Amino acid sequence: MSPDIIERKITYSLTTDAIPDLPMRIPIQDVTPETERAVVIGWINEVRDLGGLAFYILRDRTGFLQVTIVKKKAPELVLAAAKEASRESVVRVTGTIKATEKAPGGRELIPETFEIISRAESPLPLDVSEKVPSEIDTRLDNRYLDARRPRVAAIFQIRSTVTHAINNLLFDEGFTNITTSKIVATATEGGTELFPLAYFEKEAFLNQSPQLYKQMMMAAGFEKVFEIGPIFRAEEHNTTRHLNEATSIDVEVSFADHHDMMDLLERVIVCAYTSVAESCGSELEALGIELAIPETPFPRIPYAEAIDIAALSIDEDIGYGDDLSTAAERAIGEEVGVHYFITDWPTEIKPYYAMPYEDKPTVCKAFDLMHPRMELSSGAQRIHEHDLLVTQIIAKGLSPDSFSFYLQPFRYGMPPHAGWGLGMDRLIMTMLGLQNIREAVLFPRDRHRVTP
RNA sequence: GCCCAGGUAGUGUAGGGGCCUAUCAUGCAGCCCUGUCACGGCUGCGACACGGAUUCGAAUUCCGUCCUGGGCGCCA
Repeated sequence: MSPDIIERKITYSLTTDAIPDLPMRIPIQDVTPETERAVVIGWINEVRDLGGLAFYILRDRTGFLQVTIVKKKAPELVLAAAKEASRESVVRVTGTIKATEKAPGGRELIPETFEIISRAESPLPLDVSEKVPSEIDTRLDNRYLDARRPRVAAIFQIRSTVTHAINNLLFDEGFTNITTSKIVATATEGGTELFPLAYFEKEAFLNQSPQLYKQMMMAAGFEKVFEIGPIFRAEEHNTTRHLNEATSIDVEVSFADHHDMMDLLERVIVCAYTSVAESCGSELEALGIELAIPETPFPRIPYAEAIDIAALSIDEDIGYGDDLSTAAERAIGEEVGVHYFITDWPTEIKPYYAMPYEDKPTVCKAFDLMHPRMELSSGAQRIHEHDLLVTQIIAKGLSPDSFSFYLQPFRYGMPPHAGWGLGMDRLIMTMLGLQNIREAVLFPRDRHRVTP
């Protein structure tokens, strides 16, 4: 390479007239000891300057590469640029690859050009190289830096893989993907608090669940639908497993019952784990996780038995008809030790749309999917008969009037159907053993955080 | 919402009435260093959340405010 070209490479920036000259960039993982020459663009992860010899560790999303500068031999412009380059600056380095046992990955880059594309200010808001840890709050305030860490990036790569795999599975099984509105008028589905919002002259809310819309699509004859999207809950909870904005994987299927839906849920969970085990080897390694794929079928424990299991190991009184406390959930989880279902819930503690057993209406065809650490999903066969649904809404102390848009489809040919909602964030959290659900979400929304 | 813990350089921390002109690490700046991989060595830079009170004296005790983490509750 002529000195003239070296000079241009060092001085030009990424303007349009420079791009035609941009040599082909190589992802770092593709740089092997056999590579002869390489153009690499990445962030400076760290610098080790030994005096006559300096090592610049470059990082891109595919890995790390050591750039070795022998100061007596390196071009002056390389030395000048390298000296100016702060940690976490984006740089482009061109040079020859030398195979050497002494460098990480068995190869190093001897630079001929070294240019700073975007210089990082100093000090950094957090230490990307993780020599010094950062608290979750600092990390979330600076998520773009936090996510440069391979361990953090791995979580979101895995999450993306899970999304892809579940989409594929559901499409393969003949599902139709739907997108429903997150802005709704119904204030009282009962239960959770909703976020109110100003919708012109009307009152509106952020939707807590696509439940009612999924069911309406059963009336529309779509038979098998799914949606992966945000849900919003205005609860003031302050825990490591709750968010005010979560991602829900929702499905609804016509002519299916709760058993069919538990079977589907098992397939989805196994598919998620399998896809990660098969295609996220390096990410799992970065996280130090050996992923065990859950075995099916998952135990299906009737509610009445579940509270007995809980009562064995905790002090508090659990009466039939009580919801499971955190301690009870944990006690059952420890006893069972694997994913499991709690089935046959008391009708009174499940939503109005859960179908009661014909021969025993105090119990309904609802189920929860539990990971030993926490609830992941709940579902049910739904009521498809209009009058029974109205009865149940009234029994829950709700007003059928505010559900008219939802109830009307039940009068014009509603097929029997069942479905569930699965918490994506908790799925990732439990799969990877994360201690805080915020680790599984890029920009979490909790009781206090609305930015970034 | 209730309860507990906490807020000290950019980051993570030590210190809980005078030993504080505040510890250590990392970072940053300078100098030395040709095989580092948490490189090493020397020098320097940089902080007690805010307001009030108690006290001869407050980072330290008390009150209030703001902020944060966690547990529980809540989560059709």
